[in-house]
Amino acid sequence: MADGPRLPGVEDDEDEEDPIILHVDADCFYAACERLREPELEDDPVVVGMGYEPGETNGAVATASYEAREFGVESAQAISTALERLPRRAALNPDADDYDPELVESETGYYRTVDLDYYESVASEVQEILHDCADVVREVSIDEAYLEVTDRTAWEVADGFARHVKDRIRREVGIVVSVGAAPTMSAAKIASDFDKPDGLTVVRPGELREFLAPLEVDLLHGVGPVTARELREMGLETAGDVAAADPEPLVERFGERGRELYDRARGDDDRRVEPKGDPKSFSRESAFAEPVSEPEPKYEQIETLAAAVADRARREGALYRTVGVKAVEPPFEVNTRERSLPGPIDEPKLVERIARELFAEFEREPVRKVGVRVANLEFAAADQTSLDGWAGTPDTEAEPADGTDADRDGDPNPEEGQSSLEDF
DNA sequence: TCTGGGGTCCTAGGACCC
DNA sequence: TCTGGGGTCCTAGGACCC
Repeated sequence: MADGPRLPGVEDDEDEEDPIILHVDADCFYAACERLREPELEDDPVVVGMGYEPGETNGAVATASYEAREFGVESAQAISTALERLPRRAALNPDADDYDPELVESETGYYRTVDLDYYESVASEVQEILHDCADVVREVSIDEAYLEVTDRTAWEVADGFARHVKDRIRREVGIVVSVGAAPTMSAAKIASDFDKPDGLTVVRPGELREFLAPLEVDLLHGVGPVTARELREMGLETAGDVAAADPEPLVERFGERGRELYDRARGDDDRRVEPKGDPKSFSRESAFAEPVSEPEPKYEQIETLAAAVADRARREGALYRTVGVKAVEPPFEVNTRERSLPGPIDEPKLVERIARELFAEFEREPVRKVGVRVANLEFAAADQTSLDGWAGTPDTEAEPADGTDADRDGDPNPEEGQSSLEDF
């Protein structure tokens, strides 16, 4: 890479200063938020998830604190497994014969229900600090962001700068984050993960290859269980193996992703930090306690979800042109159906009707989960921040027909699925 | 690891157009 | 009437991420 002295007039070096990119990643963010408002939870195992209340049977762990992980609780784990490994403290009865306070103290944990609204309020405090510390910020998720800080610091003092970001977040919000600094986004991401929790890892341009080389392939972003297994079958265990391999077989096997994999393993990544654009889709889904074969409960869910999705789109000021449904059949077969409309709309009743129609195919099948989605979003017309003075957008020719409104869909006309589209 | 919820991106085949 | 080649859109599925 571009370390070492640099000759004047050498081409390709013009503006090719290695960028300094930070990846900031909160540690066990949901659990940390719960501790923020309940400091008593500080040193005890905390599991944040859904479905652990009596009577509920399915749900999953969203975040487990490090103390909870000691018991084998992991995120995405079935909540029933988590409860087996780490019983819920509040669920034990102090009057029971076998109640042993010391055992309860050492072998149980606190369970809390996901409260996204609260976590988002905490996240926005963190984001404010991040924007203060960087020229460009890309929020990847509620607890993760990339920062472009090339003009704010220098490689020699990058660790001090990263320390400063960490300290501010801890002091001003009370949240612990791990930070990775590197000349590429992909390496910064890996670096933030390198020394978790409370980590700080700086990978300087000249150290990129040697930093990546020993890492297992599945630590590369975009390599999941399937790709990792295939790579191992090809004899590629580490990023260094991939970096040294012939890229052709990788491209043949994985297409464009293969090329990307090869590049990332070698530390080649041209992407610059860019602010996140508008969302591409909104969806809601929900699982039944057990597979449902009768049509009615499923259609009821579909309608509820359709209403929720349409409401979300309206609140966000989005028009949608595609409506889709999802039906998951046991054991875990995911089916999706979607339909695109001639033009963008904002019509909850139509979402509901199309969702019902698309779902009809599964009405008598056993289904464990259903979902509704809208996509092909357009924000232009409803962009809150844009003032008048803009001419109408070019794609408004397909006005939602008024005829689609209200009572029209009151009739449960299962006969003719096509009719609804003719409203356009 | 017996499976929650909300997203993104890629691929591949078919329709359709020129 | 057997048939080239390029481009775009749509749909379904899959891998992956948090």
